Amino acid sequence: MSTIVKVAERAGVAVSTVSYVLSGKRPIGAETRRRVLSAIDELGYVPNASARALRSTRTNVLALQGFSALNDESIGQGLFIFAIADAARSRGQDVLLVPAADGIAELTRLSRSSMVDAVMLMGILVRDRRVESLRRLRLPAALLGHPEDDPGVSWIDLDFDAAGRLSVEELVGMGRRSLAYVGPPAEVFAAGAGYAVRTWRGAQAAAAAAGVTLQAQVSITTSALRDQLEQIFAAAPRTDGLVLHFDFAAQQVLRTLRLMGKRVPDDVAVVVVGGWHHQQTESPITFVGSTIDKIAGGAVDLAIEATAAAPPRSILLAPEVRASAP
Amino acid sequence: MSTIVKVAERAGVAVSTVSYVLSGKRPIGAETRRRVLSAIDELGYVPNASARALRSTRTNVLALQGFSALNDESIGQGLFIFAIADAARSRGQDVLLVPAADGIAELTRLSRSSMVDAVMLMGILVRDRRVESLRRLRLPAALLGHPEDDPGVSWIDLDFDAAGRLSVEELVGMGRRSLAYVGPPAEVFAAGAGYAVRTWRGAQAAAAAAGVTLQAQVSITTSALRDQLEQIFAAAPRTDGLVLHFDFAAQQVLRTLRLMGKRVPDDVAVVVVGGWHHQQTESPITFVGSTIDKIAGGAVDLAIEATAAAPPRSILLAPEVRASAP
DNA sequence: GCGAAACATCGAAGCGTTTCGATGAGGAAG
DNA sequence: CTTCCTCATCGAAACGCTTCGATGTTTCGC
Repeated sequence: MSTIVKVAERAGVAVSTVSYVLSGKRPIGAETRRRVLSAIDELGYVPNASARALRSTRTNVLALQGFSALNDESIGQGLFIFAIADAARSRGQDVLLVPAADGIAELTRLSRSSMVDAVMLMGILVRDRRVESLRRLRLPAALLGHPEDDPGVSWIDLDFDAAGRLSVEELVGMGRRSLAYVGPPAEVFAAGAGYAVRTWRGAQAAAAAAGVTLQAQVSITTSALRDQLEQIFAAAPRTDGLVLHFDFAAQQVLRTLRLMGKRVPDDVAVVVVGGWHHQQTESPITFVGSTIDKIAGGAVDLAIEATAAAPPRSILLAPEVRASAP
Repeated sequence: MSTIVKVAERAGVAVSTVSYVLSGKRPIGAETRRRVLSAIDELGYVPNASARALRSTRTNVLALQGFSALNDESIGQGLFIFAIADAARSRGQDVLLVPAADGIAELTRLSRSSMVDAVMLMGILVRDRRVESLRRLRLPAALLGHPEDDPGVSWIDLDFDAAGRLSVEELVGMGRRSLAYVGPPAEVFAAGAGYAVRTWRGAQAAAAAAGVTLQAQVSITTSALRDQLEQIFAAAPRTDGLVLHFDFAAQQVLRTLRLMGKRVPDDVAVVVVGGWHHQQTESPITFVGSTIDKIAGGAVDLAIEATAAAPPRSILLAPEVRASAP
């Protein structure tokens, strides 16, 4: 491994000069810069991250804690994790992965030992004990999602309440009056995941306001999807609109509905609400929410801010509507 | 942040004594140890990871590169990533996440800057350019999966060839003579992913040896699963055995088969081959392969070994059979 | 009761950076 | 032709730890 000393020797300059060439914090003569850069190049020099972090008290690493592996959820999680890793890289940060099972203890260790500059938490619950600890321990942090009370920590979240409302309003706008709601697995509701609770709440409110029927929410279970959909139509045969939380189930629902002889969107219109991954090109489904990339980018920005001891800030993303193909 | 100096002062000992208490590399008197430990406790001291890494040239961090986000694959990937993170933690290592899109360049940066001690790569192709670079650059590494030629780098992999054979043999053992194969998405084959190619090869070989029919492999596409299964039975109505690569599709396939009026395993026996996640308790399906945790643990062990400049070593896991519930 | 070995602890060097104050060379101003 | 700046570069300290050799103190064998 070559060090800054070797680079300096080779370029015939002082060590500090090399450092300034790299950081640009002081003016350097053109010829000197050239010599230093080519020495760096010839030696394949890469600055030692530990030395740098030790001296500058910044590691440019962010910790990311996943949510506890509720089975069906790890699916969507993978998409988020990579979106966050990409967003971090594009901002010069690296991401250290922390399993959720470790709670706040691991995050504390990482922060206190200066392995990471800040931490990011996914899958925030309406009442989340981790958040309180986070503030008490004064860990620089950003949340993906937000608890009910002001967390005293930066967070970013899709406005799921609005998204829930909007999804119903979309269906109503299409002339649908008899709606049903398919939400995340029951455990997710039971745990109190914000996105689940708020979306359902929003949908209910909008249905009441518009005076349309909204059948009680059914928790999705991939393996029993068909039964669940049957059940919905058994309870209300005239159901002509379906709100579906989470896009990864969208294709399955679509297929199952077709198997049941329902045309989408003619017989039943489907609105998917939440964070979506890819640009859905041709689809009979309407999406209400935001892209995963936007949420991920915001989260990383907040985490970086927190690093600089900035006051907590929150971002509530207004849901967008991506209409179904005609 | 408290440092080792503060701890030493508080305990009334030399800095080096504190260090030795922590590392246990030299004998320390009982009373001294007690004082040091309580000073550490009172101050909430956590050693600075950068300083430690700088001095000892070990970071206890491993890089993990995911595979390029072939859509359907990110699903299984999440499970693997967390399994690896857990395995790493239980061995005192942390995991830095690297998106696959960055190729080998990011891994090189991380290794050369001493941010990580070793790198782990997932989703190795039969001919994988990354592997060659890895060896040329002499990066300590472990692969999850293995290329065709000796990579000159440690790797761990399920013996997918054997697993493919075994899955057919299981079906044959159940008296099935007309088999079909459902494999990973076509892109995965096209890219040359080892697990896809080898499993199919093994299954073919076993079918030939046993003299049973094995219908050409169908690449799974979650959104068109029903069509694909229909197609299989259209081509060979007597099909009575199905080999399915990947467990995350298992429930869907099961459900779809039932929708089609097939009883499992009476009409059609299903064998799932690959790495599985949870202990499948009551299931009409037979699993052939290995648990994700075993693969993850082995990979981390190999990466740690590589850290110590150990000669490359490979682990080919013999597939296990978890028979279907009677 | 003396020398040697074992034990417990200390002090200081060094890991590879960043950053601050100092220094020398030119150039502008008087 | 001095004096004062500015600009480019240098030298050294410091970040927090680990580790090696040195030092003082017991303990043991004979």
